[in-house]
Amino acid sequence: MIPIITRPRATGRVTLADVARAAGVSPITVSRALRGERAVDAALIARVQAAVSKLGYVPDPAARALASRHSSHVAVLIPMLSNALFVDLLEAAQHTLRNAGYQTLMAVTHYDASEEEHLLREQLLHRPAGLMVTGLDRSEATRQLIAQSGVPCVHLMEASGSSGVFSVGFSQRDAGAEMTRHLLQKGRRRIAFAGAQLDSRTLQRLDGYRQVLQKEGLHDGKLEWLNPAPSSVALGRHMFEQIMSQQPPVEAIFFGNDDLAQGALLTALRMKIKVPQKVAIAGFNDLTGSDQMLPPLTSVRTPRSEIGRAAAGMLIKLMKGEPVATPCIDVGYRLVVRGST
Amino acid sequence: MIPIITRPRATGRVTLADVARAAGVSPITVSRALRGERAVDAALIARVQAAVSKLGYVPDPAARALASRHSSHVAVLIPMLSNALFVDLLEAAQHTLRNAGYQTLMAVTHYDASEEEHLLREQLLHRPAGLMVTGLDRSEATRQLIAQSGVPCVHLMEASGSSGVFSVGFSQRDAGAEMTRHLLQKGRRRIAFAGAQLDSRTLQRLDGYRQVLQKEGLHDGKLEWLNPAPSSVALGRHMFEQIMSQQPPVEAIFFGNDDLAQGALLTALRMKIKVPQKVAIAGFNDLTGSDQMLPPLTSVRTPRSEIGRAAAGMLIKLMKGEPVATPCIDVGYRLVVRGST
DNA sequence: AATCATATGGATAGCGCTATCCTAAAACTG
DNA sequence: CAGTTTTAGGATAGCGCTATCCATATGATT
Repeated sequence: MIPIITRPRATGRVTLADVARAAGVSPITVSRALRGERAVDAALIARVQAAVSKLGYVPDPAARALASRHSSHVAVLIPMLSNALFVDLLEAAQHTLRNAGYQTLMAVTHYDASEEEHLLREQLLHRPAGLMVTGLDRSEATRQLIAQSGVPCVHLMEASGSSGVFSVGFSQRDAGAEMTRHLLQKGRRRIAFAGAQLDSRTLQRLDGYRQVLQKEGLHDGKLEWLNPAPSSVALGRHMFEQIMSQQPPVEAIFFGNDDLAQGALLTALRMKIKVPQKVAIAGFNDLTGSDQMLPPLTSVRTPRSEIGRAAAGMLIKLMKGEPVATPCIDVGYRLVVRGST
Repeated sequence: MIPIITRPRATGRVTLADVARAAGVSPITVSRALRGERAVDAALIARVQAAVSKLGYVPDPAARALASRHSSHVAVLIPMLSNALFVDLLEAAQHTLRNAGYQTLMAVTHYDASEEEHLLREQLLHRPAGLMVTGLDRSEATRQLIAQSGVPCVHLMEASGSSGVFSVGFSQRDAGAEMTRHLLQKGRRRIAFAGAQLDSRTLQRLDGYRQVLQKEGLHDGKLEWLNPAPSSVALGRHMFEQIMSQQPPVEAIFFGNDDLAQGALLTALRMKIKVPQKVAIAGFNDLTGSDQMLPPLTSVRTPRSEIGRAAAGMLIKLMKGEPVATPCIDVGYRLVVRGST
């Protein structure tokens, strides 16, 4: 049987072949014209474009993925959605990626290294075009998985000097140090650090805090309060109550995340402890509502939307095989001093 | 040329054909054995399973999608990630879907009907196996798009009686009415409603509020404060200041979302307005931190994780073509009375 | 003028899987 | 027990696109 020339597709979908027919060129030329993958005569491109819009053609992502062995998916691994920080990061990244034609596949690791590995394996089966992961600290197995997959990967939230690693973030250690210096400058000596979750970024902030206090001879391990539970307003209250019962009293508390500090501020109000007179309170990340607290919370504004955007931009370049100017973008941070210190 | 029998795949991937060869059956039998799509002899299934685990075979989602014309993706459209409500919803749904082998594609509509339509169009190109959308209120075009696509769809957050629509949620109107009744019961007469965003769920709560007050002859349009801006702590402060400057003074304020109410409580503290003595304050959704406020916030606990789970479960059944017992699941809500009322 | 490099279009052959139809054997009918 | 229905395996033919090789035309080079 000789096949009928213009057999309509069984699925009813407008295919690349339909466009090719309408434009009077071969399918591969349409493919190339649309992807800009190889030089195509300007006149042909115009004809193809015309046929595309006339027929309302849209490429099938599944067919593309199968033929090219790359999907248009970008897998984004973040630790947690309950921290607004990562929500902002994700939204900014997703927006940028979508404009470039990529789909975002979000996965939540719950700060668990083995869950991260598991999720990553799963995602790699979908042949993502790119990868975004949070932080630089991960299991060796996961690291190898990323390297072996050959999928371009950008690391979020930390700025890494090491070569071959693409990252967008800032120095958590420096930010921790700067906040500690701010508290010193305000005349505080007994400065506590209260961290939850104990992920690597919190520990780096702690490190910055330690370095500054050690240099001043003011460091004291008893002033470090670390709780592996997830950061929350309720935990902040609990930690604040604990810390305030300590003798001699602390003069300032640097919380590893704003929600902890918010919990502390509310508890101080409840306990009628004057902030910052009796104890100064500082947070980290400048989450929504921190400026509305009583007193408004001193914090470190972390440019998470900018990180998301910049990381997505970098990843897009990597996925397209374009050169990346700086593999490590440091977007910095900004100390926001308000009434609580 | 006679093709070589065991030609290794160019891509290095272990394919279904490899498994078929190892198990001594045809590829289609492997496909069927793995999907359970048709009766296959138990002995063959065992042989296939053995070959699968020996070779470490994993199906290629892109090839599956192309051949079956259905991806394993579920598109989830939510209005906003900055409201913790939707984050909880999303996480619960994603978890359930992942366990059933589906990938979640999240898209944020920003409460914009045309953006929702646009995103939906985009998602449908990816031939999702299922759809989850927030609420029942959408443009006619979007509604038709969903219907015509033939993709199973579950509606979140509202319980609908209308047939042919699958939904998991609760009656926003009843919840709004119940909170209003609670405030009445506390002896309040001049009860204000303060809503932001003005999405359909907020308006339904407002409707419940109106119905109750009208029945008591206490309804007054001047007591309704509606602001189309997104809900936030800062906006709550602003609205509270406005409302409190009104004469005669209101005796209670029912905020459409907890972050507004939190902003109001903080502002009351700042302005030294006693809550609930001078004015009672109530919220909605019982977001994290509301129980930590000063005084703790009275709110309506909405079982969003449960909604996410139940909706995902329902969608899984629909995608598999299994019958669904109840097309409309009402998970209810719970009034949580705390110190602020 | 012969040689080579570059640019641009097309033919061919899959990517890895499933829908669909077909066949043969087994399990029912009355 | 012949005739019908059901069950379970397989052959075939794509799904819609792109990688790869090939062919031709054009310009650059000696």
